[in-house]
Amino acid sequence: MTADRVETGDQPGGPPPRARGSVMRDVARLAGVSHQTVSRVLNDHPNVRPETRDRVLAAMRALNYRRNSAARTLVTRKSRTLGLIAYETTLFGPASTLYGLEQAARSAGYFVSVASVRSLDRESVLDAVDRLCEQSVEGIVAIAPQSSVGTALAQVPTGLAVVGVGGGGEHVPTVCIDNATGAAMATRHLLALGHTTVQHIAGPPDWPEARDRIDGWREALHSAGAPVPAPRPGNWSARAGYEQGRLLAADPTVTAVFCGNDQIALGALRALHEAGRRVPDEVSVVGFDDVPESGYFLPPLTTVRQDFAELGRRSLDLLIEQLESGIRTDRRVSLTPRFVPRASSGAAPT
Amino acid sequence: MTADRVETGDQPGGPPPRARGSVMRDVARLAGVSHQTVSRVLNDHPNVRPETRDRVLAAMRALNYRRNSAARTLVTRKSRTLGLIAYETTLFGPASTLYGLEQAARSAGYFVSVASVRSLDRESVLDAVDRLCEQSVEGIVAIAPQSSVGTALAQVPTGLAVVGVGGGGEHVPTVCIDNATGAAMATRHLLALGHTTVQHIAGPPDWPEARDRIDGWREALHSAGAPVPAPRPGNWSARAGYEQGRLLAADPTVTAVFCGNDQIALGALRALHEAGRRVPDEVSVVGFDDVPESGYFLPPLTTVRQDFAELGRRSLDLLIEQLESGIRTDRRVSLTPRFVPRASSGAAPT
DNA sequence: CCTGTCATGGTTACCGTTCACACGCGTGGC
DNA sequence: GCCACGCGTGTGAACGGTAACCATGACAGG
Repeated sequence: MTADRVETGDQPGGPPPRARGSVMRDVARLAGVSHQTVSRVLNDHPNVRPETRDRVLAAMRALNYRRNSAARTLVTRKSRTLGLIAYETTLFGPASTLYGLEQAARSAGYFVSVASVRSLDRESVLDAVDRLCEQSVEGIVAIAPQSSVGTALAQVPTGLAVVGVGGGGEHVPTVCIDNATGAAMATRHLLALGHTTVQHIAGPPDWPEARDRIDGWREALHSAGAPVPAPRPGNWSARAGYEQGRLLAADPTVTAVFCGNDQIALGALRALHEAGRRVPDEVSVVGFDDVPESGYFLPPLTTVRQDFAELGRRSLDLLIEQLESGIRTDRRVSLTPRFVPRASSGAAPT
Repeated sequence: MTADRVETGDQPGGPPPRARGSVMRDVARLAGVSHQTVSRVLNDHPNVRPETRDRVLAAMRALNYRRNSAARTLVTRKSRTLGLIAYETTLFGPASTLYGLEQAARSAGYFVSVASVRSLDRESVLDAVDRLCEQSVEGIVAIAPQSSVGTALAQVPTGLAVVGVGGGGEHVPTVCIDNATGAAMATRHLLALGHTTVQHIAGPPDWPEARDRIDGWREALHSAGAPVPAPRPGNWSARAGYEQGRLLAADPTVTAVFCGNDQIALGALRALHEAGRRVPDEVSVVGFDDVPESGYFLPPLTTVRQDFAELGRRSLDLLIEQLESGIRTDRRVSLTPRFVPRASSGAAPT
């Protein structure tokens, strides 16, 4: 009955949309085999005669069969779906990571289901985890690298693989950029240009990334014997960079500023410009991230590049590693960022 | 057997992670009812005595039961999952739309599964559709507003709701920003400032958004009786803005530039700056999008704001409307953008 | 007292896969 | 000639829900 719904018309006017609702039995009937054989073909089992396989494949094509993943999930208890907890995905970094992850997941044969959270309190995160669990995801990647998330994630049902992206969790496998090293690169670059010290406008204090960058900056200053000013508190926005930048611009001893990210740097750049302090002649500015626009700031921004897409790919690797081994590691993968010199940093004024 | 896996320990050291694997039967057994009654409670059916309902709820809590959505999907043939075809999600616009959509979907009780595509050729889009179909999504939202996508989407299986976001498709319900109006706003603003005409650095020609903005710009010039120069071809990047900006900067008659988006404007700003043409004194620049950083460009960018999150929400509305009515509309929802004047535009030089 | 209706809850079939197992058949070793 | 074995294939039972249908008891109306 259902089988004759074939009619994948080659008639003009465009083929009709593929028919919903052909199932294994239909394919089996058309190919003259049992549903089990169809299943075998589908799952690349050995012990199917090539000729039979071809017949089945032809039938599948004719009926435009696609397998019902719900049924499959039900019996195998594997959904081939990954959950993604996303925070602030409108930012370039998280958005890119999401992209990298999805691409990687796709080629590994996984689907990705997202749950964005509006805030990172325990409540929201646990709620997101719940939603994902209900879809019986096999693993969860959290692009939400706040410390609080780490602890929330540790609570996730056993048998569920978890990976954090970014500075995050204590007891959760994590993949992150080596923020401290990146920050140190930027700082050393500025010191090498003759600046006696480097100011830092930091990201939000509850982001481990921000803290690690502070650490790297501080350490670089310290080991060069340079004075260590207090880091300026901020968040990831241009506005924060602007506000802190105004304060820094008013201080004539300031000649070098390392910013927690490129947006902050943009704000700082504007503040310096408004205060009449030329960049890089009077003040050098370095950012972090290397967003696509930073090469077009005024002046083009010296920064530290993170490979966000790679971050996504690696987090998938880590997840799959757990899925396959069945054990929850607490490995930490760290990616080294790359320093990108441009025009916003220069020799210290004499 | 399974029921005594309760032990959702209140013991110190943190409760053990919720137990996987309690199913309806377990709950039913514990509550002393049949699994059907549990189902009724779960689905808010009437005709369950309050006392029974409470017993069931208590049992569910005790066992930390969560229903298996695969089983549910299998029998109801409704997955409560939406598919999202995403393109260039690292850009601010698409990323924000994704966010808006996900939030809306969540509160409407839907899950969101994403399929990002690397390119928008028919092949890739159809492949993404396939992947989503396999997950038996109930509807698809395509944040991938190229013309080609529209036609590909029209091919989607019947019985599957589809919505395009952005300029896109012919025969597909669409929600978009009124790009022509936005472009006209920007253009009229510049004309009102006394500029004799307005140049336009456009987005990629295969994006309907870009075309609509060209149309709006052209129409505004035309109806004001201003000369209509050829639009400069570009893409959405700062680089394109920079390259076209250099050409424009070399032409002393150019006093006003309307850019296809804020990134382009950023590039143009830099090109003008390098050429020594002051903004806004000598040349006015207007962007489109109002990305969070544009208020911190040098100078702060006059632009046109799109409410991307609203775009996401509306596309969900449209999808749900189709899902509930069961008919595929080809309604087109158009959102009016908002003009945001800042410092990059000013009176024409005399 | 019989019947109809309503509230409540149980029975059972079914959704579309996969898995465990059985089956028939050719082949090779003894 | 018998048995074991591998190959290719079919059969039936899960998986965990929901929906349609049935059973029971209480209660009202005739």
